[in-house]
Amino acid sequence: MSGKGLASRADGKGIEGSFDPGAIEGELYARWERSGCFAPTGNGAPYCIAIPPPNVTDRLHIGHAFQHTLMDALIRYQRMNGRCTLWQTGTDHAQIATQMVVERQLLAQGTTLQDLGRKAFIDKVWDWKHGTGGDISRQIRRMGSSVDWSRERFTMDEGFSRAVMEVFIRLYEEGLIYRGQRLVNWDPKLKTSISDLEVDSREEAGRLWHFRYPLAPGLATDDGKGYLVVATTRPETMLGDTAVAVHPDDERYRSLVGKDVELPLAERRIPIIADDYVDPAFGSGCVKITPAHDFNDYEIGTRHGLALVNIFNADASVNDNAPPAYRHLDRFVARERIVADLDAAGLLERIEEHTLTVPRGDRSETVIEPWLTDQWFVKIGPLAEPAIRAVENGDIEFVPRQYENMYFAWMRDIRDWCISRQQWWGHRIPAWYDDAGKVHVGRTEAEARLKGGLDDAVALRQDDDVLDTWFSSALWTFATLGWPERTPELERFHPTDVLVTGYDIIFFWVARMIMMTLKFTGEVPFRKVYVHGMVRDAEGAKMSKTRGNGLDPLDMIDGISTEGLVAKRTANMTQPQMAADIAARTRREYPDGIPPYGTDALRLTFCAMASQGRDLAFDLKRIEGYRNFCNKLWNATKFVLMHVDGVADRASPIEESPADRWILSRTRKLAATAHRAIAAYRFDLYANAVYEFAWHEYCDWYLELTKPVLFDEEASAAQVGAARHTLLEVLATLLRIAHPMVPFITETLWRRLPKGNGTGDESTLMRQPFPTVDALPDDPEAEAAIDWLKTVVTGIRTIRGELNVSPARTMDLLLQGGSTRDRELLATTESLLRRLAKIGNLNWLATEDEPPPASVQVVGDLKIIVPLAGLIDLEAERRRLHKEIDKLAKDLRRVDGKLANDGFLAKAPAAVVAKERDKGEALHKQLDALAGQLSRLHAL
RNA sequence: GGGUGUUUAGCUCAGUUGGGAGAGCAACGGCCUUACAAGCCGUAGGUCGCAGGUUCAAGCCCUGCAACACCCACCA
Repeated sequence: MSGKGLASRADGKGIEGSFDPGAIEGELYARWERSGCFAPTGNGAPYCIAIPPPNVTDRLHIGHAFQHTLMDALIRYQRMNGRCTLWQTGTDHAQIATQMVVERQLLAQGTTLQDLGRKAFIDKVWDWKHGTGGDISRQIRRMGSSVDWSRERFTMDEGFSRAVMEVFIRLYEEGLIYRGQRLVNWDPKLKTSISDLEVDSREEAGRLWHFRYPLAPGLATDDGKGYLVVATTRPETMLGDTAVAVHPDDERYRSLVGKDVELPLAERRIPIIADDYVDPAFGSGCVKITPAHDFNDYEIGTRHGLALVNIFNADASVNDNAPPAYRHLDRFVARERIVADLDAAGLLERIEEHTLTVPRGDRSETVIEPWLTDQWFVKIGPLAEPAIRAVENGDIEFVPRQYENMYFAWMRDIRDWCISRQQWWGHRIPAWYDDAGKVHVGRTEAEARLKGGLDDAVALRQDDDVLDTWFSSALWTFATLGWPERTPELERFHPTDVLVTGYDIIFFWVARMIMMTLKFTGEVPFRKVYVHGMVRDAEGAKMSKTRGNGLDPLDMIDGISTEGLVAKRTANMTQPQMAADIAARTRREYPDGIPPYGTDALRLTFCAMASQGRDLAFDLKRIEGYRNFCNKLWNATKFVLMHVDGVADRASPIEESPADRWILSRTRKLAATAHRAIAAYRFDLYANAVYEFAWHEYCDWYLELTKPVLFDEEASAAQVGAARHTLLEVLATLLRIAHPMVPFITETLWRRLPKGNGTGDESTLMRQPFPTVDALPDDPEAEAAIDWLKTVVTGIRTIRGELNVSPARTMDLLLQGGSTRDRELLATTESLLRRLAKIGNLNWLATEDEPPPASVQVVGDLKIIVPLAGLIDLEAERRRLHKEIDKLAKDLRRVDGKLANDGFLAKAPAAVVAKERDKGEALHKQLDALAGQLSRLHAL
């Protein structure tokens, strides 16, 4: 190393105490934000990530914290690499979720949506949004996320709304948005349609009711019965039945096809039809058909021209199409009544327990009703095709790859997207109706009139519906950058580089972004999709309010008392009966609450756990280890600053030791690993490499290796200077490499270091260059020397450990055998060896000399001999040797087995064979040495 | 019913093109050694889910099976 890395300005302030995250984080973030260093700067190649916009209703949860850590690591890394970096942030208006939140608040205040009226309600929502609704943005700051706050967007801000309207109009004009009457998923609680994706199918225990439907007079089945048996899980829908279906090949019923049954209770006559859909083996082989309330039956109804009888109101109470006895009853009340009435009429054959999949709304959790309504749809086929191609041809890559299969499977079987919602909060559909019910679409009412040739005298009424929230989120990457305007930002940062997201919204969001972005910009929205797993609790269970197993990232950062945690977990429970259990478990699991670990420790934990493509079980125990790591960095820096004071003189000559050269070469390997890991989105490997290097190479070995020099009064100024320079240079390099994961502590420590060793903006580590591999020396010779030293020192320590010799006690050391190379290596490392292993006298024994009673370790050809006199317990040493010999003998048997195998010799590559031979020889030598030693001990 | 993933030390997970099974935490033993007890030194622990196959050689490739997890799907 030359002296060039280090500077003349050493502030030499030093640091005290230990790592205290609370004392550094808040102030530091504020300083970063004020200084504007989150905004894109410079002429580097652009690098852009669009944040998955959290809902305005969200509070920062562990999933956000995880995701934001990964994004921030990527952003900070690329910023340090000199890229012109934009992390585009913002929030989503979260149509249904937000309306529910504000509606609940109104209810608590004793008023309702209807009382307020549409306009006043929307004003209320905006008020809420400007108040507590934006908390999530403030919380994101606590994670250290370096987003560009000056460009924060909202999916209902003015510009974004313009983009949404523009997209709607253009799709409508192309015929890709249409309005029509269809059977849709209807949420009777929210009284709105929802898309297929918003329906969760869950297995639930239910029943299968078998009813008798009497045949029309004069008819009978083959076996003489006057009725057909139909089975249903939903008795109430029978009021809307318009047929009974059998399989066309079913001999039992062939003669009845085309005839009628009497629909009980409704007192209607409905036909018996034949359709392939029916499975003759299931139940009686007869199926009741309710086209207005079942998706399959709707299809069958269409095929057979059946009437649709809608029997439900919007809240799923029975309507006036049903017999008077059932009108206005809730669907589940009606069910009971109908079963009872059929039973009374002798038409209930039997009831079976039955597990069925029940469709529930993902927001309301209520049972979804297929219901016939007028809705707006996106004709999705033409949009899906190019989106499939973009992934097929590699324009977009998923990491890990397997998620592409999931994407393809869904996209190739995609169905039209119902985008209208019967709600108030959201983007209102830009369509107007005249008195005749004719629809006029335009960006504004005026445009709609103009296009429809309507003058002001014609009354128009705007469509009441709003758009699915995902319709606007689909435009996120380009609308946030200014589309439909061709802004410089759009030119520069689109397509974005990578989308970091969970697999749970691949269909909701990722797929739709790809479709919409290709359609409107002709570009992909992002080149890569990094799909991360979901954060679960330590046992692998989903974190949920109901389970009371959630962990708030802010509580891990700031700490929380046991009772604070209990209060949090049991507040506002939907199932209050769980509260006692949750409180008890929380007190058991967190008897001392959660200590404040700080943001860096949390971030490092997330990085280390970000394995590919699977969920992660978040165990709080992990974070403690990474907090300790931060403290380790703190203390290492404290040590360095104690010694670099006055290093500043660049002109002084320095003389690097093998240890100095070794750690620099190892630093080069670290940089290489970091670059490679980040490029592959292997945050776990990146975190592990930094941890391993900092703790086990830099601290455990290098710092210790500098002490013999720093504390040696006879060491030359050049030697001491080299150690100081290297300590500092490697620390500065390490801080830069670690910074994207642990920004707060690295920045804090870096500020204390003497400056002048970077090429970036000296005021912040954020703008220092990320170390390049080429700037660091590759020094295999030094690595070999220190590896040798480590092996010898470890051998001696093992002897100490096994024989319980105090580390404080100085021991003598004899060496025997060994190659010329061993003698060279000893010569270069002897002073280090003496110090690290606490060696007194050190002598070579001639090969033929008989060693004294001793404990022996063998390294290659070299015997490390620690004379036993007065040190040990012979029996313990014999046991140790036996164990060692057994282990080596086992290895040797395997090697010999290979070498005795002709197939191996003939077919394995020469290098592999040679390696085995060398291994065998080494094992033989070691075994001989240990066996000799053992026999000598027995002779004592 | 179709599909994907997982199965490696007590726990959480690495293991790159097939070539001597690894880390962290937990456990055990010893240390307040001049940055750090949130620390230091050392030790122990695994028939790599099961059964076959390919290969000189399998944690890794192929086939089958099992368990678990998730995604999709119209069995009343």
